Amino acid sequence: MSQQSSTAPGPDGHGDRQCDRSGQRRATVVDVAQRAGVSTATVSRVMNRNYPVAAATRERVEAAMRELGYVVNAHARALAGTSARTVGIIVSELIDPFYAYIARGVEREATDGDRLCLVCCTQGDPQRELAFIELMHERRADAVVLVGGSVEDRAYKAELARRARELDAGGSKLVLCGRPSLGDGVPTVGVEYDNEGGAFAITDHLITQGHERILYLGGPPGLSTARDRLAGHRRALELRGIARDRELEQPGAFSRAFGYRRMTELLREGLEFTAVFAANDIVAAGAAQALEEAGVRIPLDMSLVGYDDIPVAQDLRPRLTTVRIPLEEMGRQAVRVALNGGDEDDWRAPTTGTLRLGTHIVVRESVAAPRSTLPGSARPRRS
Amino acid sequence: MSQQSSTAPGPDGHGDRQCDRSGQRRATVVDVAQRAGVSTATVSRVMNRNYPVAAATRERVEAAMRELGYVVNAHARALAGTSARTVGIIVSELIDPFYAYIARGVEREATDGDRLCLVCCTQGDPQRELAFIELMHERRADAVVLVGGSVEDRAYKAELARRARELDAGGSKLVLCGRPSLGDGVPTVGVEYDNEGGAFAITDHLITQGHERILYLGGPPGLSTARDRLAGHRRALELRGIARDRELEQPGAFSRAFGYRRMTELLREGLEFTAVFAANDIVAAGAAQALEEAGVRIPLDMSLVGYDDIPVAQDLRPRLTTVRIPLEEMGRQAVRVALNGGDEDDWRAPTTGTLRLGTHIVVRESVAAPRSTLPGSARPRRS
DNA sequence: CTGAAAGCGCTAACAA
DNA sequence: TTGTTAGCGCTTTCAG
Repeated sequence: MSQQSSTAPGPDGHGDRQCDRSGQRRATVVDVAQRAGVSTATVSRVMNRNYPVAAATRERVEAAMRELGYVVNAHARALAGTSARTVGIIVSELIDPFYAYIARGVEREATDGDRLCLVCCTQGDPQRELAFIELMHERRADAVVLVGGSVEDRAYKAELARRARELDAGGSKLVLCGRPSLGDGVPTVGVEYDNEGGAFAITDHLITQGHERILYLGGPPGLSTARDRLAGHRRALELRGIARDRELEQPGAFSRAFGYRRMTELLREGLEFTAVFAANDIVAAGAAQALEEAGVRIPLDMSLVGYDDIPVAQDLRPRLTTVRIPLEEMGRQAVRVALNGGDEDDWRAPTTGTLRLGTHIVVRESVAAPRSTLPGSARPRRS
Repeated sequence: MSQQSSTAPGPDGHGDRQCDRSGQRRATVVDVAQRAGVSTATVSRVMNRNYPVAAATRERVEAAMRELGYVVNAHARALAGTSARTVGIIVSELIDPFYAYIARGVEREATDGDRLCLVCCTQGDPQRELAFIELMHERRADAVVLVGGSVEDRAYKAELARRARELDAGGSKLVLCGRPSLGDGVPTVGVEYDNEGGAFAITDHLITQGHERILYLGGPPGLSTARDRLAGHRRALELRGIARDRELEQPGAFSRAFGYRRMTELLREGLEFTAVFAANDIVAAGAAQALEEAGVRIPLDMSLVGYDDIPVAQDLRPRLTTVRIPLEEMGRQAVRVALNGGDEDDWRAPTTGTLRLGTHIVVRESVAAPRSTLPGSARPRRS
């Protein structure tokens, strides 16, 4: 306990406001106004530069602000009516380049629009996601960007829809970035990329090189992102008249560990295939390691492709042929679309609009024609 | 132009508050209180669970909140006295794993403490950094974490000190995470890692393997981080009685491109050395590529080490021996230290405290004894 | 061009 | 256990 046990403002009532532990209460508009000999309205006006103020007055006010070390209170400002100038972004993991690039786009676009960015990581937990949306709503974020694939759960989607409506009612927008819409009735905006098309294109690329037995590896079956990639893969197979083989579809985590482990197992089991389509570059990196350790050479003995085109694709040897997604651009568009959706002039602008960006394959060195069409050619050397 | 040219709230004045574009004004405590037949104070109490409320009352209030789709206004709350429950983090680049891992630590610790995280990227521009600190101060962040090396500019440091004082006066803290203190007079807290020590250790490791001509590559001379690493390197050399060779110190950007380019040039010029200490793993990756293209084998013809131990260190072949920094832990400690620094019970707690975490080398496969002690052994094959 | 005053939505004494 | 009420710091009509 300190010597002065009372926590009240002091025996002198509330007249003296200079006394504080830091010796100096934070300056407010009132202080600035007093010091400059003007009203608070004028102080506000010089800060916001939205009304004419005499040059002399302005200078006095600015001097006062400087001398007092005045820093506006964004909360008071937000309360008083202006927007909070904040956009929220929710990702599952910041250190995953897929999310990091999108986050970068969001952050830059936000900054360019004079806004600050609230960032949350769900670590893949849908419940956290919901909670974070709520928290951002409390902060009156101008937009909340939800990034990446989502689980296909009805109850969860219903909750999401509720949050979307709440946000919308308050003038904010929920942005679905790289995930499917919640349905026509739900007021959200979306930015997608041609996920299915990219998968189609790269599988087709493999087929064109002569591959028929293509292993599809990784991608959580419950995740929308993974589902679409697999769909594109299947469509390409079908279109080229290649029968689907259940053994060649090996979904799993979007992780390096999964790619490594499953590939190792498959190689050991002797499953036959001449090419691998990893559901993303991370999985591809794991698969590449397994291949390397098994003595299978890429692309000589085995072709390998990934998805996303994150930096690791260029770090691998050989460099990975993969599908490029305009990650950063998606982030930028996410906030743009959310902030212009509520345009003043078109009163009845469609509240649910989805922007769709293209994907394309990036050909590097991890694909070649199959060594031979004879089965078994891709088998690892037995030690 | 729309049909209605007036932007005023409408002909009906401001009496009616139910009329809005979204058809429904946001619910407030007053609405909830009315609906539940209680006072706003009670509503506040059920939200904050910090005062006893009769179970029945509580239920009525909660029902009302649900029915109205009530979401507290964090700004009003912050204005009314409670903290904004926000911590800010400023990094130069989110997609750089070094920063991303620290950011992850900050985000997690913030979340664990029921706070949200404001994130800004300076892209290496000190002016932006200053501006962002200000913006976070306006938002009344409980702490502002500044991550990574800083430029050694006097005017800039003075500005930083001013901001630190302002923040401190308002009860917040500026946290220097992985960068040097601003001096004793300035109220900041810090979390560092043993940067110099790590560099010393890994250079010593190289020397122990028999290397004497070690190339130090990358690291902007003006950046504190780079300065300390070079210092550690020199100290190890000196301690082992190896004369410093100016040609072997090749500072530069912390980038893959620099590592690649400079290494290519050096190899072409025929500079003699048997090992490379890249100022960070990214530079090492670039150097590795240059080495590979020149036909120089790692570690047979040349040893290579990096710094940071980010994922790329494990993706390289051979895997990179490097210095591990407790990145995520630094982020966590940054917010912990900031939030406990202002403890109530020790009135005169040192306002400037620095926590120092250790580093250690991670030995992988990129180092071997030099092939021969004869000069020229590391030369690339001429094409 | 400037001032007075009414809130914005919430919390926290203080009183009951 | 609950209600009353006075702000928190800023913006914004509405009047000079």
